[in-house]
Amino acid sequence: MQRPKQTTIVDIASQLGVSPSTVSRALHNHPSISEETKRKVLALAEQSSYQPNLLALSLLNKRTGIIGIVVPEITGYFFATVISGVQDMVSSAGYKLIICQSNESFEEEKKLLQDMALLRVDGVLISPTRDTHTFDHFHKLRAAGAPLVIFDRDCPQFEADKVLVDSYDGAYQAVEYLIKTGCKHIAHISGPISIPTFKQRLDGYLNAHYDNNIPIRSELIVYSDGFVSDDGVKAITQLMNRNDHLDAVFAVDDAVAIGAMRIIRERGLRIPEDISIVGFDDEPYAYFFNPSLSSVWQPVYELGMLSAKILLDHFTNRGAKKSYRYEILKPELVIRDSSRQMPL
Amino acid sequence: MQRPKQTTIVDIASQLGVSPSTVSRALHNHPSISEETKRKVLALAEQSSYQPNLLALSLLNKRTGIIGIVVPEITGYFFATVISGVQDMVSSAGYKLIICQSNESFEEEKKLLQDMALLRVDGVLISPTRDTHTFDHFHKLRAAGAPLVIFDRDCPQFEADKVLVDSYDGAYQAVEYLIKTGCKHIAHISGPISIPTFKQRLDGYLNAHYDNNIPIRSELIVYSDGFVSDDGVKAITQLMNRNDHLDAVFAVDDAVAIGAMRIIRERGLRIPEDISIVGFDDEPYAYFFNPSLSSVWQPVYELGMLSAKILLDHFTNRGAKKSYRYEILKPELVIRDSSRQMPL
DNA sequence: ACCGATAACGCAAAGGTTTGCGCAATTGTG
DNA sequence: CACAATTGCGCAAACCTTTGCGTTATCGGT
Repeated sequence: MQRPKQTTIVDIASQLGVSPSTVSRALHNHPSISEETKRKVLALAEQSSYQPNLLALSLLNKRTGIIGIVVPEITGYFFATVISGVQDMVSSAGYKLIICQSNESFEEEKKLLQDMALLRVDGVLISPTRDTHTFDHFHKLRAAGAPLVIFDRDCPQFEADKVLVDSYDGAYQAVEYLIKTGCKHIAHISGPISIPTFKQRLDGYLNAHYDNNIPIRSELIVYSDGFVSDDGVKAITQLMNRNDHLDAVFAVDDAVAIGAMRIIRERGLRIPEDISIVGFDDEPYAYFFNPSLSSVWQPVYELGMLSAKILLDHFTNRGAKKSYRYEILKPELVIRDSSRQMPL
Repeated sequence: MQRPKQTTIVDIASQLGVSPSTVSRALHNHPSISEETKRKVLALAEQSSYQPNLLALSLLNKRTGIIGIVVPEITGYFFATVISGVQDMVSSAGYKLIICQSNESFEEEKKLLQDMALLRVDGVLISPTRDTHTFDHFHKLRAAGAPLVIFDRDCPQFEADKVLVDSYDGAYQAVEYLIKTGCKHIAHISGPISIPTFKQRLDGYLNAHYDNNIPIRSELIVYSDGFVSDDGVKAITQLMNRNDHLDAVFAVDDAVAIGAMRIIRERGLRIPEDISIVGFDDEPYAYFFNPSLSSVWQPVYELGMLSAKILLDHFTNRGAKKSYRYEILKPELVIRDSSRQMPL
């Protein structure tokens, strides 16, 4: 039932007939310990494979060396890559990372943050769920002394360090490109706009139209409830059944885009001759599609690194009470074969 | 510098003029505490938003309620989905999950397991790196009292609970299918065979040939060092430059498969008329490819759930010293358009 | 030979919680 | 009214480590 007893600092002390504090100091080679004693302690520690108890240390120091990250989902290229960036950054600073997914459930998110507070993590990175519109749980975490940085999905009503990607700009670039290549009836398959990122992509789509004097036809915008390939299938089917003419699709992400592409092909239309397609995220498979998928690339790994860095800065510059940081990373349009080329 | 002080059980005690033990008992409504006192304690605890200190508890109980998982990489559908299954299982049992990636580095893996031991996690799930051939770090973890279950990648020389997928069978099914549909020159793009999973896929490929009396041409087997799309590109290029005739490719995974597909298309060959292709993993995008990619599906989420369940069983049945469990999950071949159809 | 300095080490507290045991007071019983 | 039983609560240990401060002993200097 009980775990096997680990040898502790006092075990060593009693076996050597010295006090625990001597052992502790010997292990950290404190100056005021004789070489003789130091040798004996080190030898016994090695031999009985002593490991310091991190729990006791955390209790003492009031810091655990753990930082937490909460993402809506871990499956999927985007968040997995962000995590990868975060992981690399925090582990190089000697921190451990604990990763949780909220599955887009607000209740889950609250519970997770609660757990993190109980665990006394030193700080947390979070990308909120689509249903996070109240922030008590964030405040509680802060009250517990854990700094908080929000990434990818903004919460305009909550002040904090934030690291975001300029989705508006990415969408704007993509749609403007479509316009410049002669598309006049550009559909948009949007994700749930309760997620700020997706709302921004929609806004980029809209403003690119305004600025280029292309009328917006609301019947060309479909608001999907999700953002996976099946949602793309449903949305494009709906669009095409209406029999409205369309010559381009800007999809909220690559998964949706490839869902749409499949249906378009099945209906015998050519990509990009009949319909141009642009996605978002630039997933690794985008290049290998047939035709290869134009998409908006985001500095995902860097997003993770930067978010982590900002969090870590809280620990080193405890004193500096600067205002919250607000970093916006720039995406880039990657043009491939699923969209018409620019005329010469 | 110091974290803001959390209200503790002794704060409450001193404010109420009772002892800490009384407060503790009141909070767990121990019978021998008067209703009166209980009320007062609960009220003050609520008001000052008391949270028990999990670190102190862990120190006391010698269990943290944390389980760890170590994967070679978190990016990518396979491990992300496994993690998802694990997460769901352990969190429903009240455990927290801490996820780490070894990046296929043995040194990293050792360090991570070391950290987990220090953190006193209650148990760990691990899928070893390609370079894990010695197992001291596993033994140490066990000595520290943390049970261990290995998933997806076998270590034949190390005894432990294991949950694997029968990659051999999946590969055998795939290759036999290719043979049955008339392919006679089936190439295999293998991954690094130091990873048992990939070795098994190779063996499946070989044995399917033997059993069907098809001679094996070693020049049709390419041993890639990695298993992402670019490796597929390199491998297929190498194969095709040799100018050997081939009419099918069995790729070690879907990423490699789509890399190969692209080059095959570029060279003007038709899929599947000229060359059939089958991948492995059945990634979400496989269905949406053009042509849609035949692949071997694995019960990935279930793999995660089962592994976690087996680990959790260690905590409930501490006494039962049964032998190690060895679970093999069955994959299924999913036939799509990238491979020829079965003749009627 | 004595004093002061310094080297080497021990004591105890702190960090937060649980729990067995013991003590006091209150209630009930004979 | 006295004694027993019960109720309500506090003490202190245990979990493990670090660290400020106090203690001892040794050595050199005068």
